[in-house]
Amino acid sequence: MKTQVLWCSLAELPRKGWSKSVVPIPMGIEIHRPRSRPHFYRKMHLIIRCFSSIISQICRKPGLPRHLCSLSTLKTDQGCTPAGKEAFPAPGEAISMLTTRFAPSPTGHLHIGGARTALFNWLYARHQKDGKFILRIEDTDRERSKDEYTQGILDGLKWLGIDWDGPLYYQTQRMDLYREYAYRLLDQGLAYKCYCPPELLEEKRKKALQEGRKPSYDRTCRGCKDEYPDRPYVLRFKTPLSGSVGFRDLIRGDIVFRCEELDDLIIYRSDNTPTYNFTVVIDDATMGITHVIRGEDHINNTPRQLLIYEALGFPIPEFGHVPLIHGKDRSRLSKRHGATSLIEYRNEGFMPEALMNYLARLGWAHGDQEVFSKEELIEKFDLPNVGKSAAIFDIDKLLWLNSVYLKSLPLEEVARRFAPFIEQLGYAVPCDDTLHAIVLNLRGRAKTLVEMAQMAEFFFKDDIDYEPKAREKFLTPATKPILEEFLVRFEELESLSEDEQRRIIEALASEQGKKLVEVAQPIRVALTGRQASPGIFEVVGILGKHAVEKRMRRAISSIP
RNA sequence: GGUCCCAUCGUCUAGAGGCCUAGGACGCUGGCCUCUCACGCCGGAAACCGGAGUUCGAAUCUCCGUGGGACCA
Repeated sequence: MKTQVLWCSLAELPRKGWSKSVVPIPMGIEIHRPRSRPHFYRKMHLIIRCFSSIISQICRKPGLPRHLCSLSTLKTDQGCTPAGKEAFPAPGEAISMLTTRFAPSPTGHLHIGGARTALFNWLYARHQKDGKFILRIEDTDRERSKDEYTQGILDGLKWLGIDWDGPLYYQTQRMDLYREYAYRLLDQGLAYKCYCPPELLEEKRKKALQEGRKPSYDRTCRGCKDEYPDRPYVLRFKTPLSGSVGFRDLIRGDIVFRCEELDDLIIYRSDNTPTYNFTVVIDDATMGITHVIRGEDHINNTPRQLLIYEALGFPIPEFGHVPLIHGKDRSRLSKRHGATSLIEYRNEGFMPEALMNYLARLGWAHGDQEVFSKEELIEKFDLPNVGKSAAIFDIDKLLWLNSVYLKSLPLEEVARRFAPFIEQLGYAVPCDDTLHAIVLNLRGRAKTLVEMAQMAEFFFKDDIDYEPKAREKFLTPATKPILEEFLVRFEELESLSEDEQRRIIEALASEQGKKLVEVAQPIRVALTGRQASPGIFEVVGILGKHAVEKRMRRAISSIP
């Protein structure tokens, strides 16, 4: 069996020189009058899925227009007339059937690498007006898969702002399907039963390694014919012995592998479970995935999958392998690189908008633009502009972006998201007016909601703690008279307007022969306990007259 | 070890053979603003992995090194 290089895929048809409005339809298929344009698309999807095997054969043999049926032919020859002008794509318009997917395995939290892959798939699908984004849970590893992880992944995606189309798929619910296809390959002679015991294989592998040979399977059972009906067996895929497999990666260009490098991989285990490379193909093909966008760690899996697509007669999707995200040491991101799970970023007070923006910009660029709204990302995202080299996660830039969104999002929205972080510190959330005033004063200073909550803490209790250094410097016998004098005048104040406040503080300063800052700082420490805070006037305004007086008295009496 | 991928400031990146004295952003840094801290504004330092080749001309194309990463075990 000779394998040809598989360059062709359904989505690539227009590029192969075929008219964009031409769809390969097996002859003899009845197409009834479509009710509407979406109806027409659904029909085409259905046809393509049902007859994927025939279509892919057509795809593999260019120059066979007799099996193809243009839309105009459809009308006349297949008894299908358009319901109106809108029912069919305009001449030259490609039929869009773009479908992408994200297929996480629930063996851990959704980490930022996975989130970015999901994001790229999602953006790519949403960029196309009728593109679809499917979510599939790869839970075949029953030992390590947990429901709570699945829930975490779902929560994480929702929080980020990623939604998916259609039902949520679980691989464990599709086990029959894998079995069916695996045995179909066996029946067709494209797979075989391998009876080699694992211990023997392990031994051979070690030996090969010692002798400097490749540790691949030696194909002992490739020629066997049900010779040991009682023994357990696995199903192995018959990889072509020569030739090459290749594909055109949407991000990296042509990638070709020689078949000799690939061994006969196991597609179905003796315990009745399918293997990874097999299930992905079955799933992606039967779900109608047209664009497989995944991490570059899957590049080496692609040729094996390509061969399975071919063997099963499935149309081949487009592939795009995005670079991985690395930790500071340039190795693959893992637990030891600190916060890697999405949920942690939520808990740390990051805005989903900021994270989405950051993740999109990590490995992708649109000229010099740094800040993108969700809509802009959908509009501008494309695969060719995704870089090829691995990126390092830079928390500083994320922090900066987060502060950008903290400042630019509507005040009410920031306040609403901020409230839980106040409660988390054990304080009651103040009324809206106060909350908004606090956020307004702090959003320019804090980089996260957590930091904002810490900065805001002094607003919520009158018996504040004084920072030791602040106290040492500004709550001293020398500053005591200033504070006392300020309190006296403050109590006489009728309004808390900035002008009024400024008037008494400036008067105080000039009378005492001090600079403004020398008066302001002791007051600041008395009111906030800290050397750094929002402007004095704002603080006073938010705290209110009563609280200010209370805090001033407390500060004064704390000075010996 | 085999196969595959990758390589521009510390980091994310722009760059499609002359627009490059290599641009932007984060971070770092000097200053301005200022009641402190931030924000904001203005400035600065900072990179084409190395070597051959193609070309009148290479960050850009080719090859060889080197380095990093991934997959298979």
